[in-house]
Amino acid sequence: MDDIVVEADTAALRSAGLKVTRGRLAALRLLQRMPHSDAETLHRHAVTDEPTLSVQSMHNVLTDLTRAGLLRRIEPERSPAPYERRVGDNHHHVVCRSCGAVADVDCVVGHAPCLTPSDVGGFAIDTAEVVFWGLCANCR
Amino acid sequence: MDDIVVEADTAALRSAGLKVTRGRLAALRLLQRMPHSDAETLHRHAVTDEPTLSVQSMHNVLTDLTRAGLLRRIEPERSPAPYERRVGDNHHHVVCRSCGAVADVDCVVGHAPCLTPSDVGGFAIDTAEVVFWGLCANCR
DNA sequence: TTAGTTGCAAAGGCTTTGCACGCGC
DNA sequence: GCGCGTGCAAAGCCTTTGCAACTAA
Repeated sequence: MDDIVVEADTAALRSAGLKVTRGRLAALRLLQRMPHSDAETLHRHAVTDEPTLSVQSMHNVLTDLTRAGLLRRIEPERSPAPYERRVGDNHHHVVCRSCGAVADVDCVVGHAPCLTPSDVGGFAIDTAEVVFWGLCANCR
Repeated sequence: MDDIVVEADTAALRSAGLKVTRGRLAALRLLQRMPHSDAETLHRHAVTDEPTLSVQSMHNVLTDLTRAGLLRRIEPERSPAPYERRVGDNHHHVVCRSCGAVADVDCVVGHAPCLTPSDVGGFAIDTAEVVFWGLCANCR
């Protein structure tokens, strides 16, 4: 039963052109049970089965799997946080993947058609934030 | 003319219950000209007028002004980045401001009515990411 | 064999913290 | 004068980098 999962993960790694290693299987397996986990948490749980796996290797594994499209990193990559003066209006942002440039997007959520759920899964939502990712004019 | 701006910034600080200091005025003034700047950039420009201002103080200033609602921090606050296995479907996330818990939001952007602009301000957009902020059931 | 991964150690980059001094009010 | 802000130094935290040893194919 677990074997089936391992098989599937193995196949996924293979078809992504990645070698099948214990660390990668561990990461995939753990993210099955704990769907929103960070590198350190995953490492902490992984060492039970893979005592030699280091935190840095876990970062490595996660970066590789993300690059291969098997995982998704929820928060944007680490970089200095920009600040702005425009507050109070719900405009949003488009960020360049290549150079990090930020621009405002006004039009998108004037009336927020799909961004108004006030209660989802027990959460009391107060704000919705939209970030568009792409390439700026210079980097295209 | 510049005096008018300074007056307005002064008033804004006062009405937020914050003391009016040179560092805070500098941050507000610079963000007028450079609307999406990070702490280090702002500091680099600020030292021209305020040679004694340190990077750490600039962080301090920005944190205070953000907490007071005078500024907005565009990227989420520094914390370990969670990973997940769900890729390929455009679901989104709701994050608890208090404990950092993350949950999936499926329904929101099935057809992505407002999230489809493919060209905004010269950017070639490939993905749109929605993050809802609020309080989870436990933290309410 | 050999190209791709891991382990380990160290550094990097942005941000926060602690505490004494100084300035706004 | 009182209390909030600042300056400075240091640490914190997550992540990346470099290189030798290893292992999947």
